[in-house]
This record gives sequence, structure tokens and C-alpha cells, in this order.
Amino acid sequence: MSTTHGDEEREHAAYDFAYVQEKWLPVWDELTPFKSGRADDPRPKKYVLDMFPYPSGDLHMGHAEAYALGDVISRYWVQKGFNVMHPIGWDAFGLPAENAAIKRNEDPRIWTYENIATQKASMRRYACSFDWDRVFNTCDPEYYRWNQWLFLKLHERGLAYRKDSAVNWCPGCQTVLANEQVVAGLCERCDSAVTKKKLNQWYFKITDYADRLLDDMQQLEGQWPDKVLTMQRNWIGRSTGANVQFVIEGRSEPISIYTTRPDTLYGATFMVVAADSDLASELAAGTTAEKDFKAYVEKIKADSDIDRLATDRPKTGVFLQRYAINPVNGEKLQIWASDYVLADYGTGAIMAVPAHDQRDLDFARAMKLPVRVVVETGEDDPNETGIATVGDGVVINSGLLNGLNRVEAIAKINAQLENDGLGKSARNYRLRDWLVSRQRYWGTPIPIIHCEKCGEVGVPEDQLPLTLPDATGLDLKPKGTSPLGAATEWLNVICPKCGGNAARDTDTMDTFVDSSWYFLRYPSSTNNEEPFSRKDVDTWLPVDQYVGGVTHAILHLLYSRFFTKVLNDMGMLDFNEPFTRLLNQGMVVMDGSAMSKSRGNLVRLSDELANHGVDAIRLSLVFAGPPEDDVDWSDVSPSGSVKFLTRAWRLSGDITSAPGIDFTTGDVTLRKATHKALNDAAFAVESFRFNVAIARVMELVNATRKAIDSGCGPADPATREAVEAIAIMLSLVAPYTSEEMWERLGHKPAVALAGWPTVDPALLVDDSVIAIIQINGKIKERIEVSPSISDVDLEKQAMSHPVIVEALQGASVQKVITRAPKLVNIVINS
RNA sequence: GCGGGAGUGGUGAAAUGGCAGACACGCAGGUCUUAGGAACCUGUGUCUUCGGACGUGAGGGUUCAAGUCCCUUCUCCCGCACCA
Repeated sequence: MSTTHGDEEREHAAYDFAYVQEKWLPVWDELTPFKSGRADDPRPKKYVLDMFPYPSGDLHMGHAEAYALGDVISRYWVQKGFNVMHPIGWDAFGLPAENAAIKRNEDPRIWTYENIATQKASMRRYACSFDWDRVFNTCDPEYYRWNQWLFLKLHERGLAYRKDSAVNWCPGCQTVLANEQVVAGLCERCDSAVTKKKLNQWYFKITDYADRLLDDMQQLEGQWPDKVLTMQRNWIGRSTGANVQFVIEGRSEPISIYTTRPDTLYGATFMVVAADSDLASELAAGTTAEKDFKAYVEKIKADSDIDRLATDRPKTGVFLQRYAINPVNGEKLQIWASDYVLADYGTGAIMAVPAHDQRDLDFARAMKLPVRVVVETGEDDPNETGIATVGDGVVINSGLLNGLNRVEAIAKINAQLENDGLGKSARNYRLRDWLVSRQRYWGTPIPIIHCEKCGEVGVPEDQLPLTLPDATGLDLKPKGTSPLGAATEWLNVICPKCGGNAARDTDTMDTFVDSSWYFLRYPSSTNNEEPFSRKDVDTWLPVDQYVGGVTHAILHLLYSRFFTKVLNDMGMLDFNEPFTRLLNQGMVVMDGSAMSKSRGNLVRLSDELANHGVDAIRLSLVFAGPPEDDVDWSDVSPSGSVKFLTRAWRLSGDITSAPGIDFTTGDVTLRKATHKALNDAAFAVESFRFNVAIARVMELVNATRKAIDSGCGPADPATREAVEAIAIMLSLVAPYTSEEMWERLGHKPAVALAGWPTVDPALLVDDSVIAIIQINGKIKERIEVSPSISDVDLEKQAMSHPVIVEALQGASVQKVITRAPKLVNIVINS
């Protein structure tokens, strides 16, 4: 490529993207076309939000795709005349920074802020339409101060609490993990096998909101991908059933079990309690089974989650030498302890109905326990097949329930249990409370002081932010307890309540706390009085369009929805769902699999940008296919994008008419193509079919090329109209090229603010259309007709067409379906 | 196992129940060129007796009409993981 930039030379060569990029960046810095929230801005508002990045090095291909898509949407609404807020910030706390700090033996702040600077510069070059005045980082004390404030509010409301429990422990990261961060038994971050550890930890009581998190999803139907809604529903996992009391021999209190199938109560042939529950130890205590039980518990503790996940894992357990009495028939049932019952779901105890539950059947067969069929489903006897019959059927062997179907039987037995004080209907959730403590340095300190006399005392609001102690001198290496515990000066404090000696909580918050409300902060990003102002959220929220990866379908979105509902209850917001519309973009992969250094299929964004230019890369990503599908970089053609952009750019140099010329006198055929493209592209963008929108622009470029070379010519007003429309439409995806085109067309920057041209409906009507004539659904002929032709006239023309007359010889017409102006279908006897 | 999604040319993909393959990539041929990895033009689903016929994973159904709706089935991808 030439290094000199004479105008004439550029005119004839493929246009020089590097030169154009350097040319426009300072101009845009000056113009700030995407600044939002100017006091006198009369435009209606829209909030378009991209999920903020984690600053782990420079931007990669995945960022390039996500931000290109968010930009199309944001820039589109700007062109449509909206005051769009499109902010960005950094999700800057977390383990990678801490691990880098350990490796480099320096403060994690250095690595973090360096990477933020790098990414920021890359985003500017990538021409993201961000409002740079609203930037913040979650590791700024001005931000995390409000994490602490919110924590205290949750604490006040009883929604932040501590409890002892067996938590997921990652031996690699040396920290606890939320349920959500354990993927198939492995740590989401480092892939270590997760183990259990009994610890006292902070939780957020998200389970209090389980029903609302489920029910409010109705509002999101059709606005969020179904996939995400389904994943959230499954994750919350509401089940309805009944708690039933079983009297235990030699125990004063009965045991409550949870079942979704109270209709099968007569089929219960034994009881199982979770082996790792307190209940199990209590029942085993003092029995002849105690020794075996203890050995069993030791054995299963040694098993990792991985072992537990094996689907064909044989059932194991210990008979506790204790008996329960079935409340419906007085039968004596053996009580077993097993690890296939979970201690923290329901009551940690179940009635086993082996005939109609596969797990119970597997256990019964392993332990030679009886199996009794109480639902006649028409399937083979589970005693023989080893396959539990779980389908609907008629209840049998069940006293007064006999002859009923499932729904009737459940209603009847529930009513009776309730009446007898032996049970009642109940709900359970798969969702557990959100474990937020982390034993790491690089996060928000939990603003609680532990006083021997006063217990948990919140750090007074006027002392926030409680900043992290200096990292120098602290050993950040994971060792199972928080590094903050070693910062003695920071740690030891006076109790704000009683003035006695006390100590700070040494844990930091899960970084998902940071991202659970950041979208509320952008409109008030410089507010030092409160996390966000009521006026700002009322103006801008909820987010109109959220764009991000499906990797956050459960965690981040669920937590954000939870926070929004809590803040709504606190009266700080008047909406209860934060994200009105959600778009999940796919991943960028290479040769069919995710890019990674070790796989050797890493495509570096910086290389691609250097080779093809920003616009071509953005275009390639957006044009590759539907935004939610993965893009395989080996399938796309950045050089094809360069070719197209050059073609479009060249058009702008061909126009010989002056800017401001009256388009209405222009060539009608080309004008129609222009208006159709504008109309179709807008529709496509609004329905997230960006690849189709680009196809429409390509068609218009082709039509305009033809018009200039062999049609109405470069001086025709319609040609200028077409090229201006192309520049404006291209501004959504190729900001540099379109700005350059706009200038060559005689306009001042920024093309981003030019406005989407108004579509003339009269120009959307074709002079004539092709109607197809079918006989029995097979196309026989095409005729050219007026688009306003009536059904009657179209049918008349079709029936008298020579080809049709010929084809209808000797046949009897049964029916004629006419859909003017597109189709006539003649149904005949054949 | 449960839940969700997807299967269309050589490739990425289009298609309010109404002309399947728009728009591209790739490939082939051509024009212009000292040259072409530039630009422009033409062709490009399969079969064909050149009339047409067939064609959206497979099989059935609804309909005047199905890639699209319904049922069955196969394959692939994603999520969950003993939740009673």
C-alpha cells in the first residue's frame, strides 16, 4: 500500500483505510456525536447497553463482534432521531488481576488500569459509539463504595446473612464458589475439581425472590431469547408437592419429607435421609449401624463432585436400624442413609416409592427392598423390568385413592393429610441462596465489623467507602483465608456501636455483586451522594436494549433481576425488570471451535484490523449471519468486505450533482430502489437481522453502480439520493467509510447524525408485479400485473391466459384461489 | 435422563403459509490490460430425452398451497445434572 496520500492517487486506488481512520478519529473526538444527556436535548431517549468487559488484556474477536452489534443498534436509533445513551465501563475486580499480581509481584491495580487503558484506546479506534463521559470501573472506590452501601441495605433488610454450611470449595483458587460458578463439578475459572468445605459465609437471600423472579418473566416473553428464559426457569426450578409427616419409632418428633407425588404414598416402601445431614447422624447415633454409617459418610466425603455426577453411578447407602411409620397405612418402613438424597433440598429426607421413581428403584434393587406398584400405567412391571413407571395412570393398592387419576389423587390425599395435621402442600426450589463471600484480595471489602459484644455491626455509611488496604506487603497467594486478614492495621478497629475492640470482616464480595447494578450507575456515574439518583433512573431506565453473550444467561442476568427487585422494594426504582429487550450474540470461533492459544487457532483482532481495517472487520462480523449464531472466522471474507466498502466508497466520488439538490425530480426507478432499501434495512435492523440489512445496502450499491454506468447517470438527483442513503445506512457498521463518503458528497461530519432519510410510501409501490399462476399448486405461468389489480381481474386474466387455457383443456375446475396481486391457484380434477 | 435450539447449494446464509437459494464467499469463463491477487460482465442446486422433472435430514399429516404449521423419527449443538 502506498505511503503517500495525494488526493489523486487515493481517487484511483482502493481507498486507504489506515489514512481514513487517522483522519476521522480526532474529528469525532471534537464533535462527540454520541454524547447523551445534554440538558436541552429534545430527542426521545433510549438506553442501549453492551455488557461491560473484563480488562484481561486487549480486546479480542469476541469483543469485536459484540461491540459491532451493539453499535449497529445504537447508531441506528441515533439515526432515527433518538437521544441514545450507549455507555461503557469496566468490570474490573476479580481473580485474573489478582493472579497476574501474584505472578508479577505487584499491586493488581497496575495490571488492571493498564489493561483498561489499552482496551479503551482499542475501542476508540474501533469507533464504538460510546458516550465516553460516563465511564467508570468497578474497582474504583467511588464505585465499590456503593456495593458496600447496597450490602448494608440488604443486611438491614435481612437479605444479607451469614450461615455455616458445606460450600463449594475450589482448591485451585482457594476460595468458595457460588453454585452458579460450579460447572459440571469443576471450577468455572480454573477447572479444578470442586470439593465441599464447611464454612461460615455471607449469603444474599435470593430465594426470597424465587417466585417473583419466575413470575415476572412473563414481561420478558418475546423480548428476551426463549433460551435464556428457559434456562432461568430451570435454574430456579420451582416444584410443587407436599410435605408429609412420618412418625419415627423412638423419636419424639416426626420427620417431614418432601414429595411431588403424594398420590404414591401407599407405594412408599422405605425412607431415605441424606447421609451428610445432621438428621442422619442423629438417627444413627447409638444404633448398631452407627459404625457403618460413620464409615459410609467418610467414604462419600472423599468422593468429588465429579464422581457424584457420573450418571451410571451405583446406589450406595446404610440401613440405620431405625423405622418410620407410613401415615396413610401404618406400615413400618426401614430408614436408610444415602448420598443420592440431597441434604439441602426439601427436608433432606424422602419417602422412597421404587415402583414409580427410577432412583428409588435402583436403590431398592441394590438393597433388596420391596417394590409395590400403586399406579396402573399399562407399562410393564418395574419389579421385572427394573424401569420405574412414571407416567399417568389409575391409582391402585391405595385404599381410598383407588380408581383416581394422578390429579384427583393428589388433591384428595393433600386435603386429607392437611385435615389430619399430617402434611400440607409445599413448594421447593432448585435455586439456593447466593453465596457472596470470597477469600481473595481484589474485590469489594465486606463492610461489616465483628464485635464480640455487639455481633455484626455495619460500617457507618459516612465511613464509606471502606477502601482496600494497600496490597504492598500483603501475601496475595491463595491459602484458604482472605489476604485482608494479614493487614493488621486495617483489620483491627473500634466497634462503632460500643467502642470496644473489634475486627473487620476479611472477605471480599463476589464480583457478580459489582455487575448486578452497574447499569443503574451510568446515568449517575459522577454522583458522589448516592449510587444513582431517582431522577436519572426515572429518565433512562429500564435498559431498552441489552446486548451480550449467552454465557451470562443465568448468573449475571438473574442477579441483576434480583437486585432490581430488591431496589424496587426499597422504593428506589419504579420498575421491576432491568432489561426490557435482550440480544445474545454468538461467539467468534475458528475452524469450528472456540479460539485458544493452546489449540493454535487464535485469530488476533489487532492483526485483522491492521490487514483489513476497522470497517471491513465490523462489516464481516455483522454480515456473517444472524447475530445470535456463532461466526466461524474461516467462513468469512474480510477481503470481500474491503471490496464491497471500496465499491460503495467509489460511488461517492462519481456524483456530479450538488448537495441539497431536489431529489423528487430524479430517476424514479433508482429512487424506488433507494426507498425500498431504506425501508427494508430499517425493518431488518429492528428485528435484529443485520446481515439482511447489509444485503439490502449491497443491492442498492449494485443498482446505483448500474445507474451511474449505464442508466440515469452520475448527475441525476436520484443517484445522489441513493449514494447519500448508502452512506447513512453504512454508518451503522462502517463508520469510517461512510464518513469519508459523506465528505466526498459535500457534507460536513458527522454522518452518524445525518438522520435516517424519510421513506416516501409512494416510492415503495412497484409499477408492476409478477403474479404467478398455479394449477394444483404447480407454477404454470407468470404474468405482469398492476400491484393494485383486484382479485376478480387477476383471476380473469389468469383464466384467459393462453398457456392456462391450454393446460385446462378437458379438466374441470374445482376451485380458484386468488391472492391479488401475487398468485392465482387453480384447483382441477386430474 | 430432563429442558431448549438447529438441520436449506461447494461455503456463510435468505425466504408475513404463496416463484426455495436474496445478498455474499468460493469456483469457472469472458472484457479491459505489459501484468492481475485491480475493475467490470456472464455463469454456478440436482437430474434431463432440453419439453421439463426433482429438490429444504427421514417418514407421515393439515392445507388450494408447507423450508415455514402438526405428529413420528434420526443427527448435531447448548443448558441442567440423583432437586424426590
